Amino acid sequence: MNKSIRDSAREAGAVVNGVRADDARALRADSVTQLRRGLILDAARAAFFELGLEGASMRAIARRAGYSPGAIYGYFASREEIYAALLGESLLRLKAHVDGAPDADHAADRVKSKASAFFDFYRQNPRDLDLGFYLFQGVRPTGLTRELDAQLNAQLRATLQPTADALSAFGLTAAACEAEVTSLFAHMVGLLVLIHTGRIRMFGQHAPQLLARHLDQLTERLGRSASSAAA
Amino acid sequence: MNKSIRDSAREAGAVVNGVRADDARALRADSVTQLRRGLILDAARAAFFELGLEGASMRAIARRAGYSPGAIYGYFASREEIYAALLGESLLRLKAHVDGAPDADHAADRVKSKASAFFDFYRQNPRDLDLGFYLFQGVRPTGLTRELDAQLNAQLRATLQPTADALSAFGLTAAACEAEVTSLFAHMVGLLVLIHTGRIRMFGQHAPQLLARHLDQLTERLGRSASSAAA
Amino acid sequence: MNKSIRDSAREAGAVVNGVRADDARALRADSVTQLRRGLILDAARAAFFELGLEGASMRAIARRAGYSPGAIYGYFASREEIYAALLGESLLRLKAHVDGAPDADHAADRVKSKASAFFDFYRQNPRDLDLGFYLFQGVRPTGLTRELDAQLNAQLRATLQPTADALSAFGLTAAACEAEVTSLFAHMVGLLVLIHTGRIRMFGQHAPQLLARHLDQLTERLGRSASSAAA
Amino acid sequence: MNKSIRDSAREAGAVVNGVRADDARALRADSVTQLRRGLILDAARAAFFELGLEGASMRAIARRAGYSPGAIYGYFASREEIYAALLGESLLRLKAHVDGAPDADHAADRVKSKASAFFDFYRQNPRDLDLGFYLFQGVRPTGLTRELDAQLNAQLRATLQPTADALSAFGLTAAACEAEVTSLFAHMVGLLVLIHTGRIRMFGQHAPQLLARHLDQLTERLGRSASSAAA
DNA sequence: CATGAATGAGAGTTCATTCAT
DNA sequence: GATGAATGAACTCTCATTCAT
Repeated sequence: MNKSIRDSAREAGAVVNGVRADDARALRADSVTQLRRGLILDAARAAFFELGLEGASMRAIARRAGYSPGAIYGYFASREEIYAALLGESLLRLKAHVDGAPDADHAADRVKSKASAFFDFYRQNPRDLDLGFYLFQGVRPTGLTRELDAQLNAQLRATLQPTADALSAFGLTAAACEAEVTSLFAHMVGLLVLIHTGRIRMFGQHAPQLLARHLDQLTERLGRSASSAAA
Repeated sequence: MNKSIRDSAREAGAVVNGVRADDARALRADSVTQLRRGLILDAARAAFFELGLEGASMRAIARRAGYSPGAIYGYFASREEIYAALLGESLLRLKAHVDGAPDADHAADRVKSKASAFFDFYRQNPRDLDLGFYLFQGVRPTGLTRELDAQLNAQLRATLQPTADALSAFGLTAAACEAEVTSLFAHMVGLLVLIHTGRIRMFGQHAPQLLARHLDQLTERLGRSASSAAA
Repeated sequence: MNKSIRDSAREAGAVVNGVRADDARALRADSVTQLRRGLILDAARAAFFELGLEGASMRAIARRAGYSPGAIYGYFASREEIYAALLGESLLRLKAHVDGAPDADHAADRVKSKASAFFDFYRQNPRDLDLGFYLFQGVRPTGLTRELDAQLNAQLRATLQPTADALSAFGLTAAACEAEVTSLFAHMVGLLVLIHTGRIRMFGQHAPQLLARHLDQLTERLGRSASSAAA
Repeated sequence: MNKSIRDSAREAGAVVNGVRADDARALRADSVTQLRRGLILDAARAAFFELGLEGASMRAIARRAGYSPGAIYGYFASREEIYAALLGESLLRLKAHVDGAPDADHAADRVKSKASAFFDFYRQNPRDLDLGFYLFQGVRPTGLTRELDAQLNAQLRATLQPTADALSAFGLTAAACEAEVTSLFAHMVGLLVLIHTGRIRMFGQHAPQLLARHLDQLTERLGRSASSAAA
């Protein structure tokens, strides 16, 4: 995949023989390209963190990456594509974080573990939250391509799956489970927004505590429902 | 039409009548200025509703106000300041909307009434939500003055007071009450974000239903706590 | 018409009284604006003559006009619009030139007079020919708006009307007359292209002489047809 | 596919057989280079047909040729030079087309046959017309070298020779013949411009018909002159 | 007070051409 | 010879803000 974005329609080179020097070179070039894409993404992240989404222009990104503005287009077709890549990668890290949260035996503990992991990721990485909001920000008519949007949505949904699975252990129907996970997701998003905007201070509250309380109440309620259903 | 509005505004300042000529002039000048600020804000709101936050340029606002671009700066120091004023006015309308919600007898109904009013205002006026997010959005290099920020915060808090009052009727301590209102506020914000960004569709859920459910659970829980405390 | 291109939606100022200072100011401002438009067009023409159509960038035009690039957009909405204005004005001069050609008594002389006037205008003003070709150059998908194109077409056609009128004096049907004027137009265009590109030298010919010969043959033929039709 | 073409082209140079090794190598290198130039020209023509003159970037040409952008510069010094080569080749095809037109017995028919062949080539291959105009177009800052220009002129003139020969059969002097062929050439160029730019529609005329009429009149007139000269 | 022309910086993007590998 | 990453200048166009009038 060392093909530049612009010249990607080229055919693969002819196979020669033996250890295939061509392949080796292609692989090396490939990895170099990937490395540079990574460096540009790092620069983009840095620019975005320093300057905000609006301020992080292609020029700013290029400068930070040590490139001329035009050079970036060899790696990413547009500014949007850079942000999509950044977000995709962010969601990957989020997923890893959630997957890494302990898989407690009891359903209640598992819900708390997984939901808190989701929450904590964004609480501890506020820039990733910015990134996550990028796609949402305002009414965005000219956004990403439809497929890319769908893919990012799917990635986001996947990070909530462990929580959904834990919830379903309470014996919920699929529909009820979806309602609960949506509601919980909304709750966490709201808390994150309050943290992010500093508005939580306005209430003199501590967000993690509020989430913990919310999760307690949620699991308690579900526990009650489950036992009454069993009766 | 715009011109005639401006002209009649000017006429309004023509009435002369008072104790000290200086004060009268100052007052008159003040009120005329306030009136014109108001007209500009109307224009800004219209522009912003039509064109969105990015699209509502100073030119667009000035055109709608019947002013030249430069004239605006006699009333507002910057684009940012206009938006802050708009937000203040938006919060005023929000407050009116919440205050207008029926004051049910039962605490549970009152919580539902007031909280739903808050929620519905933003659900039905997504542009006001945009406005609300605008100043909080991400990393803001050039923000508002500290006082302005505090004032807007206070206004926001005031719109939640009726809900807080209703909650306190369940016999909560002040601290518990604050925690509940914060939690509820976060929940609503989260749902609004999901609506606003279209992400709620991703879960196939209906936001008002989710809120109703949340309010049911909340009031039920508080009711349970209240009766057990009474016992 | 002192309204800038961008803010042209403004209403007219309120009428006051007497000689109407507002109107006077508006008129003066108007004429200043027209003057500046003219200066920009001059600069555009100069840029275009020096650098060719591709090379005459907005920057180049602005520099020559003594403006910053952005300032031009207060007078013309786009690069295309500048060229359209340039072409429109060129066609106006062409029309004046053709209309000013003597109105000979005999049809043959009138054809020669009017057609030669058309031809000579472009022969002596090769830059105007460039301009005329601008709209035609290559396959231009993104060109002028449809209305503008139609208007310029009409202007062009109007410059050929005197020739068409003279031709019709030979007793031609409307259809025959249109065929003759088209054919003659094509002939002149062809000769102009040969002059313009220097290709006429390749044949060692003198274009005005060739046109004169062509007109002689044309009028002679039409004269023969007319007399044989009369017999 | 492009690759394999290139590879087989390389193989073609593998045959070694000759008197002096140096010469053989030089010749071989030469022919291989010519072959590759041809392949690049094919790609350039394809790009240009698909994308137009503006759209056919070096990247697009290189991609179609199976080369990297930089490699092209080993065969052509600039984009301009590619287009010059393309034009030369286009003129070759034009010549073949004209030469292939039937050699009628009567002079009048031969004129019509050869002239129509010229005209039809460009009518049916509008991109070749674009190419033809490209180098002549307006004020050209960076033009061709003098020799190249002369060579292309000669090629163009050669395509008109059959028509000139047919005209001379009417008993014209060399000078008269040259005047007639120039005039006819101009006429056809004019018609082609009108077709090409869609301006012919403005007159509601059909170009081939106009040309046929023009040729009828031309040959009739020459026939008349010839017979009167014979008398 | 109001005008509106003008600035100046900046946006995203394209591309012929170069040159180290 | 060929690569293709990179340059650097260019493109059109937008906009908040300033300032002479």
